[in-house]
Amino acid sequence: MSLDLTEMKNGSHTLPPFSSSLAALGGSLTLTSSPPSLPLSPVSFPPSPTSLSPAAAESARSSSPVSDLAASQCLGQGDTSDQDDLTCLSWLHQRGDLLPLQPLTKVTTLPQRQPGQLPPPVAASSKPPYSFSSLIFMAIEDSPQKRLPVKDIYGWIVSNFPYYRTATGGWRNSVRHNLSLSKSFRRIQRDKSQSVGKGSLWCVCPEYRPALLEGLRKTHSYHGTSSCLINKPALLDGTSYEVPAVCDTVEISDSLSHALLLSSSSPQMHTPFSEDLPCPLTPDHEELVTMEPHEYQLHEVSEDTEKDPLSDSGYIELHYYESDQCQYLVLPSESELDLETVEILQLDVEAQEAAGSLLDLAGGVY
DNA sequence: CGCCAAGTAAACAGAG
DNA sequence: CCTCTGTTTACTTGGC
Repeated sequence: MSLDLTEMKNGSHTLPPFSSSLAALGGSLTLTSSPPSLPLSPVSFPPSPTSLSPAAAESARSSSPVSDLAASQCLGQGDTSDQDDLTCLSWLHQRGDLLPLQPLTKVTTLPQRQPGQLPPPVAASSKPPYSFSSLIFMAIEDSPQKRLPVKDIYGWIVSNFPYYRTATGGWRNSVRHNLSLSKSFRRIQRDKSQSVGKGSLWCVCPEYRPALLEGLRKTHSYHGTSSCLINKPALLDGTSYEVPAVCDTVEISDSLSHALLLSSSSPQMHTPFSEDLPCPLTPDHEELVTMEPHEYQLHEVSEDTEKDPLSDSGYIELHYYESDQCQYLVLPSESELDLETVEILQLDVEAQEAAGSLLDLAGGVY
């Protein structure tokens, strides 16, 4: 069975398939074979390689979708000397293509676009939902030494949140203001012997780290749940979208018959399997759509999309597809997941990722 | 309506 | 002297 993804701007565009398995047993969710590097965010388009920090860009170039390093670091395997902290955020490096977690662009009225006009840049230029405290926290946690000068905090934010690339300089004032005012951050004198540049280093106060993590998680959850999956007003107006003629093909396994359209950056974009949908799809919204197997040409399943072996043992297999246009989360047909469950699955994964995948171990944070 | 957190702007001083 | 850094104050906004 194949899945045609539409409106790829060029035929060589590839949609890297990712697979994530979630253990949905006993009411709790635990990441299993999938490292936190898996881009399961419903709200982010990966920044372009040029927008990544050098470390993140290198990571994006070199790391496979399943990074053993990231998995071992954040899932408590292998060397844990530097990763045994409950708030391991080192995956930020490994998953440089995931952060920043941009907010969903919530569009209730669709912008008009002239034929041939490129879709406007969305998400990337929208303001991140994170507070400055969260941004600073992420920046510091993403540093090897867990301490950064303010200049590098600026740099991290700019590298990971394109919004701030073009924003006026006031946000830097806000960052400094936040560093000074917030009890969550502590100033450390640089080692004079090897001091380069001015200013101090800033680190996270350990006692405030749980609060920062919680703030991060709340922000993430809020912006996930706020995007209703169904019954959006925009869906009720009968709007439908043409099927673009230019398609790329994504091959998926026969067991997958549902796809969650996580987001779309193009106003004209819609899922390629929308023709027989009970309701029209709306770009920039999350939708659960049903794929009709008979609608699609059969293709040999590629190696990349092989079914996760764990899926035969009670795990829920999720496949993730993304392009610069849209993101899909493809669900197994036998999973009997409803929209709410899907959303919970996503949020749970995201929350765990945002908290270093280890909140479960922190003692009933959930 | 008040409180609080967060964001923004601005002024100022000190260091490099 | 300039820029950057750090602190402080004041004001606005939005959520609860």
